[in-house]
Amino acid sequence: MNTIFVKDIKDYLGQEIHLRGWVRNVRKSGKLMFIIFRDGTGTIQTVVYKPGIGEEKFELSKTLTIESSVEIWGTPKEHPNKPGVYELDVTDLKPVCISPEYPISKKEHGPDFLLSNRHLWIRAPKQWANLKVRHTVYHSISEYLNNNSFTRFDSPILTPNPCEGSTTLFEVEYFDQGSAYLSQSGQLYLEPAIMTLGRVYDFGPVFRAEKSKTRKHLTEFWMMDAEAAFVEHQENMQIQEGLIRYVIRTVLEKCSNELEILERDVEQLKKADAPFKVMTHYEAIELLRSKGCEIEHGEDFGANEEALLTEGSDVALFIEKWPKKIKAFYMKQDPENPDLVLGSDLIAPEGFGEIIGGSQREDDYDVLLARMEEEKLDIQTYEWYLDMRKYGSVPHSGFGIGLERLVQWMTGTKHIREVIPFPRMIYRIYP
RNA sequence: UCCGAAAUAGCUCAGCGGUAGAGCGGAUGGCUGUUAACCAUUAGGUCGGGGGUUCAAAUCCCUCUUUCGGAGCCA
Repeated sequence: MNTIFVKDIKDYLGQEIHLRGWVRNVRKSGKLMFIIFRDGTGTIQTVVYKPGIGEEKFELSKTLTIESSVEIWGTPKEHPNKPGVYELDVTDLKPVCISPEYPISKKEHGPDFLLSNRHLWIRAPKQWANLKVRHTVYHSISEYLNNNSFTRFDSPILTPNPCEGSTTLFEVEYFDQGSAYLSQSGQLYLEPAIMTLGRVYDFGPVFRAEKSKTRKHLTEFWMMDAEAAFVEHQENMQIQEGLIRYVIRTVLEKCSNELEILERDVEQLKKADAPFKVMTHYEAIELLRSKGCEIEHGEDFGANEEALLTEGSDVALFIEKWPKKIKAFYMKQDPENPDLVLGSDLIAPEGFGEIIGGSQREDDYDVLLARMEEEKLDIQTYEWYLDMRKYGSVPHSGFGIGLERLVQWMTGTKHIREVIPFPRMIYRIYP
């Protein structure tokens, strides 16, 4: 007798097998009963027939409730009316734990209730699919970078100083050394790393204490930062495009079932695997003004404007060469225009917004120091960072991907809280 | 932090001055092919907290709390 997973069921047609998992739903019809069974790898309809299984076992099967755990023995076969769909004729079953009334019913629920029951909600089909796609995105990013000579290098989460002066940080007591901060980006720590490993990336949780209340923000989210020595602005964008298109292809290839459950428009995703568009910040403002936006040169984009920029486009769009004033201090000055920096944001199509921020980094000691003084940063705490411009400085670039934003795009999920296992938001830390 | 909306059964909601309702979920019964199965019966409520107006408040007013949607900031 083989104990198998639902995903492998088609290899065992006509043989008796053993499954372990949970009851998604039960439908009773006199001497016949249908148990919708799932085990983490997939879902299958199982059929319990009273004359076949006997009075005693049939009564036992009637004790099963929604989300009870159970072991099932039976023979897989094709669905009588649906070619290509499989079901299981049950020969025996053993309840593991009978659930009392399950809080999440088959009808609709509100977001507050679902989030309070996130520990149970993750069993729902769409949530299951989101988590599977998340895993695939995570894995394919690592795979692409590993195949392109990047080495994983883990940045610290507790940091003595903010990475970027702008955002609000979570502060924690650090023994008798005053305050430490939860990292909002591992990027600055990757710059020393490239001087030993050449090309590196980190992947981990980052924290923003901003009181953001939108469907694109979490206070704790996962970010992948990559950094590469001797890579300049243009090549930086090429790496990003190669990476994102690899992720799209991998998700399409490995998650077709999940995308179907999510009702994702797969054709739209297929079209996104084509050369990305590039536009300077100046050109983007011109475009927005031509579309009727009241926006001035030198300004940053709002959520509406981001969506307008990719309106009608199937592929993602790089906005490059940003005004120095609205970007971080470490970005390299454009040699052709000292008011601009060689930074790029990647904006996903279909209104999913910014998913990558990247730039060539300033590698000249004096220029960087002047820029930091201009921003009134505490030079002492950044001394180690400035050292990188003293000891064998090289041109280098990097970028950071918000994992959840990318998963949101791949899955077509409206709200970011559904693509992370336990979302942390301004008004929610439970469960 | 700002603007807007909401809070009624376990869940989703209706009721908007005059005896608290439906669907789903639960319980019980029926049905051999169901696919948020269906049919019948049934249990289940200090109408978010506090205060006020009124003969009478879930309903009108004030206040507090909580949540949702959006903005800003960003990934």
